[in-house]
Amino acid sequence: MPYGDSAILYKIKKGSFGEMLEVETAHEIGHLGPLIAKLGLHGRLTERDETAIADAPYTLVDYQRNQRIATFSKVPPCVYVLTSGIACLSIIASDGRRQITRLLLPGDFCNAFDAKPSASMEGIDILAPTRMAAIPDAAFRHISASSSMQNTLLASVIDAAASARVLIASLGRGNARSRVAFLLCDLARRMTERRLLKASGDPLPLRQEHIADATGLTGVHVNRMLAQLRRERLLSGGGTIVQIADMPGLRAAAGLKQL
Amino acid sequence: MPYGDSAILYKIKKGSFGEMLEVETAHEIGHLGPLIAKLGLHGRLTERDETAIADAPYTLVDYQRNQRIATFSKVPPCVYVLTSGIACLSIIASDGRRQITRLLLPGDFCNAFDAKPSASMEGIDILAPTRMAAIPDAAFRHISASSSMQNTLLASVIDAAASARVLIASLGRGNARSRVAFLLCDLARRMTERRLLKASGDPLPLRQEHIADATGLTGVHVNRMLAQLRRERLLSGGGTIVQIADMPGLRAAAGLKQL
DNA sequence: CGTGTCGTTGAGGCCTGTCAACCTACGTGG
DNA sequence: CCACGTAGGTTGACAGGCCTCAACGACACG
Repeated sequence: MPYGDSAILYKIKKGSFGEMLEVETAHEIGHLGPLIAKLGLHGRLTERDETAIADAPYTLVDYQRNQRIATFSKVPPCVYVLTSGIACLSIIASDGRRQITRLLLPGDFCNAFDAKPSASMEGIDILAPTRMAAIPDAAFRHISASSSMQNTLLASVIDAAASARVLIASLGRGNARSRVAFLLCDLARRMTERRLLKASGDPLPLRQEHIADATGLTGVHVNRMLAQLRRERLLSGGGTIVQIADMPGLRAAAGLKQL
Repeated sequence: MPYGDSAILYKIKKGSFGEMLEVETAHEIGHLGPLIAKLGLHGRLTERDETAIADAPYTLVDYQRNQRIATFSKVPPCVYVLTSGIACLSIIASDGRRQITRLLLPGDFCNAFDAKPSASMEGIDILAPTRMAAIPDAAFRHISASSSMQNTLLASVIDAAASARVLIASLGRGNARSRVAFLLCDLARRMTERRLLKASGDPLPLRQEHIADATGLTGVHVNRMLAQLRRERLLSGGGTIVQIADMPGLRAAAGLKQL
């Protein structure tokens, strides 16, 4: 391992502790495409910016499902960017239940900008096998020095804050059906923007328990809401598979005028 | 009026339309202190930064209670900073009910960084008589050019996003009592940080209806929760007055481990 | 004194949580 | 091949928290 010790992490729920669940692989090429795709949504990157990202040094780190990451402690310090899989920021309430506050997709930062697990009470949960690129801080400072990158990063954080506030409205004013509909719409939109879904009907990478933790509902009730949305032909698929069958209808079910 | 037309706005709820509810006054000195206080929470401003803010040109605009502002259209374009009073960002759900997504306090931006009413489905509601300083964009660019200001502004937006996610956890996992407790704790903390409350027991500038719209509850149920929290000696005051009597107890009632 | 705003209280119903049981799919080991 | 365990999903019965509707009180203001 090129860089000191690895991330501090522990499995949530019952499961085998002790074994280190992250796997670090050698540097490879071409894993920062999702980051470029994401930043391109929030600002116009120059040719120089894109090549700087593409040429950045990084180390790949793999995480397994159900890990919870409290802090990243790689030496030298690194900026972690999710490159494949799916994770989330979550907060554990005093009754022990988890609230997912944001889904982290390929291209999202895991310990800067989008997320700062050590600074807040949030942790990062891995929802499916996930890979991150760890870019040394010094290299990242070089990437982000240009004014176009500065503006783009600021815009992406402003957008994240605005998205969080729309989610606040969904949780505060929506019933169970509209909360589930909103979550699925929002996830599909974000994944489509980044070319992570080929067609809008592709299955979404979420278990019912994840939907429950993101909407503030219970798994049992999420199951009933999914069954209802399937009866209404807004969703398709069965069992573990959640597919959007009628996006306009689902947006209407989400209950917020726009999105 | 020195600058073209005024803000596009309309009153929410039944009320007298037609009359222009904003009042513009001449430039005065010393109204940007709250902005310096807020930014100082997120980064270390240089002497130059602070004097640049203090010397910035601006026009004061007053707003009355219950106005809803959709867009700011002053010419030339301006950055609006709240200097006194209280406002909020809100989203109107499809059933017509309002969800307050963020309270705007003196020092907060109203059409940049903290809020971008024209870009999202959010609007700004004035909760109490409020005054804003409108700084011409060109002057603001001059203020925010330094790297210390850039870093501070970025940090303040990252903090706003993190705060929004904690609120998501409160709405998603909390019951009515803990949601109300969280809102009051959070508001008191923000106001205390900016020296807007002298003592922690000072009355908070919120009506029960505002608390209801911010917590996603109904006014009737907020009333019952406030009565309960008063019986528990966590709050004091009666009628319109909401005062925190036991901050540690209220934090515990909020139900999130930290904050 | 009329009007409007805001707060307070009571009765009843619905939505969602809780508990429990069962099912399917899948992998493992004998 | 089957027995077994686990994870995830499905369904039913019941309870409780919050909403809804309604009426009333307190207070400010013209």
